[in-house]
Order: sequence, then C-alpha cells, then structure tokens
Amino acid sequence: MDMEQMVLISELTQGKELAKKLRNHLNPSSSKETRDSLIQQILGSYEKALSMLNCGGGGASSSMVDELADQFPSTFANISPRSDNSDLDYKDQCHKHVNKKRKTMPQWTEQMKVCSGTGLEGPLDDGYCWRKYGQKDILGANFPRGYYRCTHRHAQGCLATKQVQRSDEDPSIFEVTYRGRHTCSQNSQLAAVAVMASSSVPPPPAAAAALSKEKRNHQHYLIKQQEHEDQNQKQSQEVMMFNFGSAAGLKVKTENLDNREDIFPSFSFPLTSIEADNVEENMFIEPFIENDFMGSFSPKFISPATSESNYFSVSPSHNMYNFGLGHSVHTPESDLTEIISPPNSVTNSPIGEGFDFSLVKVDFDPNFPFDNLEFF
DNA sequence: CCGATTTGACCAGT
DNA sequence: ACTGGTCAAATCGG
Repeated sequence: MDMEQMVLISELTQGKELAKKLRNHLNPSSSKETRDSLIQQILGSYEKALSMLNCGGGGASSSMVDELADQFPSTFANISPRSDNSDLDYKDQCHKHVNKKRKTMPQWTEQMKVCSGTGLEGPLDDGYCWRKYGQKDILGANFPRGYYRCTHRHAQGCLATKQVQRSDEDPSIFEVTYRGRHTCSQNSQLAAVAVMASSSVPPPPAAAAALSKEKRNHQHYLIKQQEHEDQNQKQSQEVMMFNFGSAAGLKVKTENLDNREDIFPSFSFPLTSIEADNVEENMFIEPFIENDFMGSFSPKFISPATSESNYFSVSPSHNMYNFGLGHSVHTPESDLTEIISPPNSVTNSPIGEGFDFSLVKVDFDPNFPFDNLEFF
C-alpha cells in the first residue's frame, strides 16, 4: 500500500466511522447539535479525501502525507521518504520535521486573566489535556515560559501545543499561545457531554457544574479553531472577552490566520449561543449555553450561584472521566502557571477508554473492541 | 509502578 | 553567539 492510498483510506474510513456514530445518534434523545457536529466531521473527511483525488493526478500532497505521518508515525514509519535518509538520526529527523511543521501550524494567542483569592484561580482550561515538556526563561520577560503539548501526542499523534507566558505588566494575566490543532479524540469528550445531556438521568450537581465549565472553555477553544477555518477572517485581529463574573477574564486575540494549509478538524461543535460580541455578561450567558447544550438539565445544576471554589479548579480529565461517579476533585495549586494547565492523568478509567480511541487508529487495528463503544 | 513534571542539554534559526 | 523550542534523564507523586 502506498502513501496516497494510506492517506485516502484513513480519511474515508474516518468518514465511515463518523457515519456510524451519526447512526447511533439518530434517536430523538440525541441532540441536534451532536448530529450536526458529526455531519460536519463526515463532510470534512470526505472533502479532504476528494480534494486529494483531485490534486495533481490523484496524489496526496506532501503536506497531507506529512500530516498523517505526524499523526501516525508508526504507521508511516516504513513508507515515509524520511526513513530512507540514513544520514540523519531519529532526533534530527524529528527536529527538521518539527521545524517544518512549525511554519505551517495555526497559531493564536489568548490572554487569560486569573485573579487569585477569589476562588476562581482554577484552570481556565480549554478542555484538552496538556502535558508540560519544558520551561524556559525568556529574554526580557520576568517570568519563565511554559511549554505544553497534548497529552495524547504519542498515543494519537496529536500535535497541538501551547505556551503559557505570565505577563510582566500584570502578573495575573497569562498569555497562552496555541499552536497546531488537536487531532486526538479528546474531541469526543464533547460528544460524551452530549450523550450525557440526552440521558434521562441528570448528573450530580458537582459533575454538572464541572462539565459546565469544561464545556464552555472547550467550546471557546473550538470557536478559535472555527475562526481559523474561516478564510474571511484572514489577517484580522480580534479580541474576545469572557468575564467569569467579575473575577476572571479571558481575552483572546488571534494571530497568523493565513495558514491555508491548516486543515482544522472537520469536527466543529455547534456554536449556537456564543457570539464574540455579546459575551460580556457571561454570568447570564452561561446558563443559556448550558441549556443549549445540556438540554433538559435544570438550571440549578449550572447556575453560577452553585459554583464552589472547586468549580474552576477541576482538571478536565477529572471532569470528563469521573462525572459518572458523582464527585469532583479539588486540586489546590500555588503556582498559577500550573493552574492554567493542571496535571492531567488520562489513565485507565473505564469511561476514559471508551472515549479515548482514535478513529483512524482503529482503522489500523482490526481487533479493536468496537462492541464496547455503544456510547456512540 | 506509571505518568507527569523538572531541568539541563541540545538543536535550529537568526 | 544568542535565543527560543524541544528532548530526555532524573525526580516527583498518586
């Protein structure tokens, strides 16, 4: 099998699996948003496959091959042209490749204002699991810069990274620069929320509250990805303000939006209620978002009034994997940088396994136990 | 024991 | 040579 076929098959199979998921969401209890999201993913996969067939006599572009090789290095190890170069050791190859990718990766910056002492200094996270891989003193900056990559980098080849830089002027502000898109199946966490929303049994309040925050930030993250997809916003600089009450704000500006090649995941969660212009009264918007998403949940589960101090300090993994257990975890942090990206341990939770599979990975593993994935 | 973090070393770009 | 970004061994911690 050559590279082109591999790329094509991965896209087509992903489309197929997404269609399966969609089929499981055809029942009335599934939210329209979930179905729309799946449809969008399916269309994205097939569009990508079709565009490959149309480009240059049907060959996969090198960038696409590179992208997949990045996502599934083990799969491509034997066929990548890079593996022929015996002069370069593994590290060299990685570095060269990383640098090449770096230029084409999407990038945007968010400024997160975190006020301590209000009980809201928890992680203003984006719903993804990050792992710190470095810290560096930056010239002219009073605070070191933290480097984070997606926890699923190795497991699923997700290339998303972020950098967290504490502001000199206002130490309560953290500038978070995201690079690359998430290709990992953490996306399916949102589907899990949707499934939960469609359930007849509401989650315990703590879990609902935790999910509320999680989903909101994840949704915000996806807004930024959606912006990248929108070529009309090329070269634009915009600012969004999220005010979590009066305690914390999240300012977002996008940069470097001219990456045509950046194919954001076809996945895109419906952003029905959020508009960049009217999120200032987030205290009031949040329940609307929540209702949009959580469907039949009572507002008491999601009202900011019910927020405990741990509302903002629950790590995503705990949110997502433990909601069924009816408890949340408070993780007091002293280092604000850590608060932005708390340690995550996406381990062997039974629910986690259900969520944690990669569609394409499954494609290359015929023995994957699909029967256990009735979640979808 | 295993996964996450820390931190000095290494590398590429300028 | 300097700087920012990443690697990877050592360490931490649940």
